[in-house]
Amino acid sequence: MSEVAATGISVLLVDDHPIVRQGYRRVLESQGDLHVVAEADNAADAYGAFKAHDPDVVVLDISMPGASGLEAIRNIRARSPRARILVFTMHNEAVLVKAAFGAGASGFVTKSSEPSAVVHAVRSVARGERAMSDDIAHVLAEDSLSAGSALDQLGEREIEILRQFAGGATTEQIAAHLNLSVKTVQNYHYLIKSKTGARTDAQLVRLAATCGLTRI
Amino acid sequence: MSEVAATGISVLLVDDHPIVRQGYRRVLESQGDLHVVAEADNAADAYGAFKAHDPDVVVLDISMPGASGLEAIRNIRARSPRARILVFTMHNEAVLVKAAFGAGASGFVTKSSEPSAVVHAVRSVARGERAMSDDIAHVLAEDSLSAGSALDQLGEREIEILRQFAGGATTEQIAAHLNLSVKTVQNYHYLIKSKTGARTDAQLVRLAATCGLTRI
DNA sequence: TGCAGCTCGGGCAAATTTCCCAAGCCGGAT
DNA sequence: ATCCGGCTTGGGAAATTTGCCCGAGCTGCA
Repeated sequence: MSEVAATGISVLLVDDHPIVRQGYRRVLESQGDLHVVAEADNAADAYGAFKAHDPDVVVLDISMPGASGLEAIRNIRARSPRARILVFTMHNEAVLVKAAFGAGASGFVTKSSEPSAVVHAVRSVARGERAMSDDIAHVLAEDSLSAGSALDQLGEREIEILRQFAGGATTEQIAAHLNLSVKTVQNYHYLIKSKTGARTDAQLVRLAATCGLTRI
Repeated sequence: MSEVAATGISVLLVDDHPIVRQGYRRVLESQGDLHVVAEADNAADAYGAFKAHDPDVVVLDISMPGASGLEAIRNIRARSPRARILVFTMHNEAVLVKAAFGAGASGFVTKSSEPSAVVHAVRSVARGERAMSDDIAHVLAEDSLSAGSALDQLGEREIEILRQFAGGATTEQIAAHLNLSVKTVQNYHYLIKSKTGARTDAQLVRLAATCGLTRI
């Protein structure tokens, strides 16, 4: 375990964008005590890389193609409950944050955070503490006071499908990405509209956008 | 006026995520000949930074809060037609690519690209060439086979229908509001998708939003 | 005069949406 | 242990929409 513990913190980077990984790596390694020991570009590879390198901290983006990042979190935590996972994504929707912590994440930092905040979060998580960026704390605080957004009624699969749909993906693409039948995706599509009260696809996209699920 | 032209290429980074900017900066500067002379985290600041530093290349993400990145492109190009702008985003929809080039971008690279491809694109754009990543070339090629253009090729009626549709109106509501048959509205709907190249209603909404036709 | 493009809608096969239903799974309550 | 409820996954079938064909009336313009 953590063979570099005496000299620093080992990190596994999981993000589907190569240049983004490259950037994180450079930012983290410039700190001196943080070492990126492995990278993965999808949820499926994440656990293999985790097992092979046993990093102190996993830094991962939950918006990836294929199995959702939430699944990757559960996957890793189920087999290695000691794993420390720091979610690092552009999304700041309360439902996603709660889902991530519920899945076993130790921290949640948005890409809007200052690099120093991210580095700080990595160290906090490595120490076994819970960490989140200021904007996430704010979102969670707001959320706990409010009656809840329309997206709160959605399960995580529904959230994932809505995200991809609002991002412009076709039903077939979503089905292929998530390994579901087209029929299932269609049913989710209908279910999401029912739950949120959206009458048209356009309203669904607007809802997803206003809730921060997707950016336009 | 590119005062560093003899020694390298000056770059202005525009992205709303600080750590992502930090990462890009490090990746680009590790090349030796690329120098990030300024950063901006929103479209509004982008032109100010451009004017102040007159970079050889602007690398910007078009998915930002507030004014759209497309607006920033038009803004910069309108006042400095010599500007070279490389769009760097996670989106790979043909409509967005065409809108970006239509707005005056010189290049379009997705975040799925290898870092080397991004660096190469920056150099190409600096030389005044057009650049795009392989996946973008692919979606454009696909798109050109099925015809399709940008938003400004739409007629007045089509624009009006698109606006109402993207605003969340149902087909019946649009028909009633414009005193048209449902069938006619459906035909316009199809026609708009054909002309813009949008494959999905969601893509249509995104297009309308990025072009300022509707606000979300 | 003629062509081109917008506007408006019909037609019809193919696809999707809209619901309803069921089965497996899991967590929590009894 | 058992039941209940919710999530996930899909089948089925009717209703609706889509995709793409078409024609007709209108304009502007060359």
